[in-house]
Amino acid sequence: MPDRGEGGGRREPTMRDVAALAKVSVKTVSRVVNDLPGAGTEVADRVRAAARTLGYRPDLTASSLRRADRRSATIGVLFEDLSNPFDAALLRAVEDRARQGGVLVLAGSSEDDHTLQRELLLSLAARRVDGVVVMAAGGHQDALQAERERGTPMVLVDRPPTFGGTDCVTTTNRDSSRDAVTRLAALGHRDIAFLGDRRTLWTSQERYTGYLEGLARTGLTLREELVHADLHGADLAETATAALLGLGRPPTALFTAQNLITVGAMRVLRAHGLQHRVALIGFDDFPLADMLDPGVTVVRQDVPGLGRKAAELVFARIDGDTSPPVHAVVPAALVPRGSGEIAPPA
Amino acid sequence: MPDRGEGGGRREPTMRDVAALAKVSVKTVSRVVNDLPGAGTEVADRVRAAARTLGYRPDLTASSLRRADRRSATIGVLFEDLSNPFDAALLRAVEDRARQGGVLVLAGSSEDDHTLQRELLLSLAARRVDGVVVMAAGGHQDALQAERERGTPMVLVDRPPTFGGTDCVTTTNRDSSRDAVTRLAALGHRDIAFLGDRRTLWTSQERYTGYLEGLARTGLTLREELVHADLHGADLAETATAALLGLGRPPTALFTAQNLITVGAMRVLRAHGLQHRVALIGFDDFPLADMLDPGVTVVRQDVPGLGRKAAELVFARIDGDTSPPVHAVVPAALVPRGSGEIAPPA
DNA sequence: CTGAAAGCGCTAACAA
DNA sequence: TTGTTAGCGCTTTCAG
Repeated sequence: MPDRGEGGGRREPTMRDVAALAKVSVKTVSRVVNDLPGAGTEVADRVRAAARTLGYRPDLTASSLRRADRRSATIGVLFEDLSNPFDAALLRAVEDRARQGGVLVLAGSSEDDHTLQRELLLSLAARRVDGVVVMAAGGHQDALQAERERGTPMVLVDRPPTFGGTDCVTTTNRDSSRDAVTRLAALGHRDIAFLGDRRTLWTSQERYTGYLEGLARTGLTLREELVHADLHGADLAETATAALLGLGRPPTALFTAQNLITVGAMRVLRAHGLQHRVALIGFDDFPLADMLDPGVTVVRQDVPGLGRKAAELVFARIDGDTSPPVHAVVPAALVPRGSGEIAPPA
Repeated sequence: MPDRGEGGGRREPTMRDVAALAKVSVKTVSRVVNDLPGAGTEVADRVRAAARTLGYRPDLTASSLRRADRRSATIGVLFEDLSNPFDAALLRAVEDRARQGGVLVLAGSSEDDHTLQRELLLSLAARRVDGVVVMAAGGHQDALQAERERGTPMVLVDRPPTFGGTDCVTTTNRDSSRDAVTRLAALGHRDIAFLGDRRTLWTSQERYTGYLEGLARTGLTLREELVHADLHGADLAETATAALLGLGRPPTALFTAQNLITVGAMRVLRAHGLQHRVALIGFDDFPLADMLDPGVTVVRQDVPGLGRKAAELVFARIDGDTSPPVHAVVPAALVPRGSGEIAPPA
């Protein structure tokens, strides 16, 4: 690499350069490049040749600036943490759908933090994305609402909006939780603990409500000391599980309402040698859940389904769909693997 | 949402609108918005007020089009599969570093496919990204080389370029593999199998070479029938493992050179009830590897470290660093958890 | 300290 | 079928 190393002076060739070389007007080049009608077969070839020799590549940002629709062919995706398997799978599903339309994805992690989410949203807006798919941070959604009210096509995923006029896609949090608890009760469990994530998260609330419904349906009484909420991260989940096991009348079954919590609880059960004696059902599947001993029974969300649906909705809105906002619900399914099928001690 | 639903007619306010309202020139608005010197305190306040009342937001694409540096404050990331935990963690690390500079990330999955990788690269180029971080698809790298030679700042991660003049960041594939095999040999294993990913991948080749070095160092002879390559996906890994176990003289230890392969092999060992009798060391850590029985001994890459380094390099190049290209190597570490510490049968 | 004119690369709207 | 003029929203250059 002698001389022309680090991209020093070279300038990207423009339509003008191509036009000059092909001895036509810029507009003609534009026509050929976008294969629009009015393309003289002869001239078109000349233009294409010129473009090739110069290494011309269209500038989408410039074209989008001038075009009538002003589309950037780019959408924004704002999830909590792109390194979380759930978020990653969701991103992938959205990306796949986007690619079909030649759309690229600007991705960011909001860390479940308002301020950060707002800043990222502004960053996306500054780049004039055509729409956004968002996992709303817990608490208020002022920034999301403001953005939406400016007209930005928006789909919330995993958690619904607290404001109107916006599409969203969620799973059957409440019903699946209720079914899980009902299932444990049917095995004879009467002391079923609940371990949940931050209360500010809608999904946590729903899953807790489902837990209560499950108890109510099966005639069980709520024991407050069996409920632990605000367990963000595996560490807190472990502490809570240990506390539960230390009770005078410990639970014989656990319902863990998020995948990191499930893992934390499982870890503690194993440490106490109780993994085959205390039943466990978790919300959210996770890799290798089937390889543990016992296999971990979980409520599995249809993550690709969620992502696909969210993408479809946002692209429909971008394409001008003005039908009333929808709340799509993608069903989750219980996957029995052993841990949820443990009966209580006689 | 009565009337102003779907963002129907409203136009984003521009600098001109702000200028008109504040009764100043567009240039003055530009100065205030970018807080450049020459901002009259009085006038600045008027401008800011006008901007707020109109809900003005700068258009980065327009500004970047005109500005001298032509930066889009956006980089591209092209990995194999964004839903793979390794890729996801890498993306997150790059994203974190990018955010510090107000840079956003356009992310895509290349599926380890040349054509797709080339198309995505062109898509990124059309949006005039400032640089790219790429996990090169196996085989030739023509598209990457072409892009690089146009001057696009580029860093390859996980796999090095087959062409010159380009930075890259990889891990200690060969050395760590050699150490893993050496470790198994030290326990007394003489029949150590190798299960590897696609041969076209540089990492596969390196890890295989490390395996050979390990054998050579410890005076073991290579048994060809213990080597299985081109195992892409867990299914192929399972078939290969089953085949190995069916040999007249089966291996007493396995070295699995990629995380999906490790999981597949582990699955088959369990199915045969051999997980405590056949030793196993895998390359790449994976979630819950410590919770399996036995815990899975792995070579763990420093994924955040790889991502951080890659991001640092690409931003340095974007900022004009013209020092010679570097190949940064981030060390991996062996994490003993049990499966790699199983001795051969007496 | 402020502004007018020009133009980034491209496309819309109209001619020729 | 082709070209000309204007201008997307912003920054540059240069003049007040």
